[in-house]
Amino acid sequence: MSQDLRRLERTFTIRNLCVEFKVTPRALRFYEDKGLLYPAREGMNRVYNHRDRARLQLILRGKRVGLSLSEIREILDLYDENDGGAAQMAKSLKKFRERIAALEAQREDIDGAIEQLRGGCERMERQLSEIRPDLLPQADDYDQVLRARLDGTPDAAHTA
Amino acid sequence: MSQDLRRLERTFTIRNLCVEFKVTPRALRFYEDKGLLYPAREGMNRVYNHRDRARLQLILRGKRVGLSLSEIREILDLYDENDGGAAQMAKSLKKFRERIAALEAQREDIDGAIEQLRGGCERMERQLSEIRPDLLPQADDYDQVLRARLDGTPDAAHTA
DNA sequence: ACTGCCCTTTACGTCAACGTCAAGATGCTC
DNA sequence: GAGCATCTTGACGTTGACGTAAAGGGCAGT
Repeated sequence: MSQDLRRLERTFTIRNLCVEFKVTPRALRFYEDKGLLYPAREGMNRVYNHRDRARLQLILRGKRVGLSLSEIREILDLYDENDGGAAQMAKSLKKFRERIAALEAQREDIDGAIEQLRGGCERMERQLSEIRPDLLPQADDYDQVLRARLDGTPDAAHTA
Repeated sequence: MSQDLRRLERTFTIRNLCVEFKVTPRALRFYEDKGLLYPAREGMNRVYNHRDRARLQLILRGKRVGLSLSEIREILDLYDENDGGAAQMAKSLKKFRERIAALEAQREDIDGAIEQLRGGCERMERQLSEIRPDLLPQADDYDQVLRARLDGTPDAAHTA
């Protein structure tokens, strides 16, 4: 048996995935309730395989880009159903394209927001460099931001 | 009196803004309740000026990129407070930069999601072109999407 | 003066996405 | 076999962002 097959056959407990993706068990069960996941059972306990893990990744990515769980479910379902005939697939294709258009619009929004914030930053930097240059954050602070983004903070958008 | 000044002095009723930005009066009052807007009054009625309108634009953009109202309020407050001393401004600057970093991360997520969807699209297109080329959407459909995006559907992300 | 229409405030309802117990099953280990 | 950890299924609570209904003020037209 090849390594690849063994990797594909590897399974995960609910805790495994919770730790890996930093979500609570409650969240995973909730996603299952809503039909976004359907792990196997071993006795009472849930057993997640690679496919389940991949779906979870898609769920979390979808959330980060602002999709609701029902929207995410739609998309996941489309991925699944695509063996069920050509008409179904054509429908999926259309939905995919709509999603792409929506995401591209959202990207533009983000770019706009970034630009706006950058403008504010520049104004403040100019002001500060005139009146209190000592308060201007130096390279240190940038490093800190970079470090935060690189290790352990994949989802900095939710300060809640 | 110049045209510019007159434009700046122009005011808006609640309905004006609701129609223009496709939100409900309830939403505007809610934002006011939460301290994101504070329009003038004329008798009982709210009167919005250009500054209020600009703030509303920022609010809606913030929402589209996934910020909560309280986060948006923080940012708006920072824009306002920046006369209150250099220390305050340095703090704002830091927050702005954090926001920018978060938005850039989100942008990467979106790019990833778009790529993923594009991949799915291509697979489906290949499949369809083999088995049912007649079902492949043509230029027509693209036009429809474009039209939808151009007039009257600035916010296609919220199918809710 | 009466009818509409739009404005106002107050207050309760709702929906999504979980959090938070509660109560019980299963399995390890000392 | 008693304790402990971890799993399970309910079921109710919570937060954010409004929706919606109730009760009334103000003004235009007839």
